[in-house]
Amino acid sequence: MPEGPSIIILKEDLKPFKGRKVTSAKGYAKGIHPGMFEGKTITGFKTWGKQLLILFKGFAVRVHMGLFGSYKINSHGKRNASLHLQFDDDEVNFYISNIKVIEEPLNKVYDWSADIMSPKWDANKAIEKLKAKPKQMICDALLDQKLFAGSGNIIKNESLFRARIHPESLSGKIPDADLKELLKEVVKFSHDFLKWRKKGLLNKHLLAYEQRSCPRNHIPFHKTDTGKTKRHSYYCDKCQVLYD
DNA sequence: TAAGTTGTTCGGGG
DNA sequence: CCCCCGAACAACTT
Repeated sequence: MPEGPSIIILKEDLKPFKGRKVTSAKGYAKGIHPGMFEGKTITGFKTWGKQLLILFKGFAVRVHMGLFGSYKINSHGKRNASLHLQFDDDEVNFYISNIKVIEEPLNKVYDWSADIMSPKWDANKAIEKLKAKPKQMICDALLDQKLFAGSGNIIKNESLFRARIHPESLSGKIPDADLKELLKEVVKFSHDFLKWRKKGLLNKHLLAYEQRSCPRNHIPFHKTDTGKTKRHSYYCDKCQVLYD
């Protein structure tokens, strides 16, 4: 479930729970005592990248679903949840999720301008961060949450393809104009991802991720684990330029 | 059936 | 002390 746009959908799905009181809570997530949520009222929700933040008075609960996480609202699976929140007759369940209580002010913890889905996203700051690590491969940078909070392997592949940049290009060697174009594509694709995903049409719109061949040149994509992150990159030699 | 996966943290070794 | 890399984690689909 977990790239940034999916977490926005989760936040929207949870809207009806704003103002509601947790009547009971349980879950096997490490480092939390679900009992502390009982009797507390949800004051709202936020997201940062791939993290959902459930807001209570005085603290927030961070939910991160990792690679295999999922959630169910007003239904539950067979297995125990990492975190289960009961609200009278309603319930919310997070599975295989990393749960953490945050007591510090969120503005201290999160750089909202790094979140690709946030209205506060700041492309200029991202450029600065990219320039600070000129030898980093762009495929790694696109998975670095400090640079592109919310970006995952789908957004990485799709935005590189759309911007015609080879995943193994080094940040410092990519011309400024192309870098700007890439950042535009990251944000544009991520918002399209959200729109398409809501309609269940995301897969139809993927041009590179898990695709066999380049839709521009009709030649097979390379499917290679790239960079330090060693995650699958799908790319076309012919239209994606390697800057190294 | 075994492999593959929209992710991140931890800890050991160099 | 820092960097790098592999292991660990968790469950579902193909």
